[in-house]
Amino acid sequence: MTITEVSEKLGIPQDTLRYYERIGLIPRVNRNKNGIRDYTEEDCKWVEFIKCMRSAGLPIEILIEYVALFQQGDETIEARKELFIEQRKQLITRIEDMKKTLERLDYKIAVYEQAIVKKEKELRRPEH
Amino acid sequence: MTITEVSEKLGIPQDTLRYYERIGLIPRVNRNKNGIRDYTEEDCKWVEFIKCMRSAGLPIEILIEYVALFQQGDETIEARKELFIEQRKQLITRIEDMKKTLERLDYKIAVYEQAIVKKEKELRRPEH
DNA sequence: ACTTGACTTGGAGTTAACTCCAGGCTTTAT
DNA sequence: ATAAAGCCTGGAGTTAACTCCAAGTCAAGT
Repeated sequence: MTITEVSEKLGIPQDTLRYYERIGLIPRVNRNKNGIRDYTEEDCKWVEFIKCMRSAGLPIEILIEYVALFQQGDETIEARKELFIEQRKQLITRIEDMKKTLERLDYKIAVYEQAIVKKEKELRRPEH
Repeated sequence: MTITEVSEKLGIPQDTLRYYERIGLIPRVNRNKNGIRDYTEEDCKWVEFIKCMRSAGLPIEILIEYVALFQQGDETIEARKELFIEQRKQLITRIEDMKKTLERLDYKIAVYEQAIVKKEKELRRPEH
């Protein structure tokens, strides 16, 4: 697969794909004889995985660390597990925070709704 | 309340409090005769509200817009409600994304756990 | 042979959201 | 009266995460 195809398939700009590879956020992609990237299915899965993790706010720094550990082989399985456990913990906290904010937004919206309804009632009874 | 007290109470740096005020993310705080900020209970509530919204990822730009609408009075109630509805929508999407990522992390952790258990078993039966 | 278009690299520029700092003004303690 | 502490302002600096760009290569079409 060419970079254009991967970019379109996953909705990630080409510059971002190159950037991710450059900083080690995904393993190095093979080039053809002309030095042009040729993404394997495996490469695509990496990109998609990183996209998912990034969308949930996992920092690039941590993900780079994960990729580095992965590339060191089986010796680092324990370390990778620990890394994910820590990130899961933080993710749960963030989700909880966001749920609280969501409730607060819901409440605000309800209050404004009330205010609007009240205003309309007053308009419909202009004698008071 | 002094800025130091608010900063400590809400765990927000003084520079950030001043920055928020400067850019209109919270309404202007009154000063005493020497030009020193004197936060009311109301001011604190604003700061705390903004802190909550920011922690859920609502962009500063949007929140500035909200504060501006708020300061224009009752005419903007409808607009403020719409603003919140839009932000709620986006927040729900983000939470859903994060939940998916969480599941994926859980799965990865489980897989690594399996791998570790398997490795340990092999160690305990070195004859095979 | 020449142009076009997709791709390459290394490096500079951008954006959001802070964070830090210099220079200056009061009040309070010594 | 002098030093220290706390606050002020405007503006510069920082960080994360891209995003853009210039200059160059190569293959395919005219």
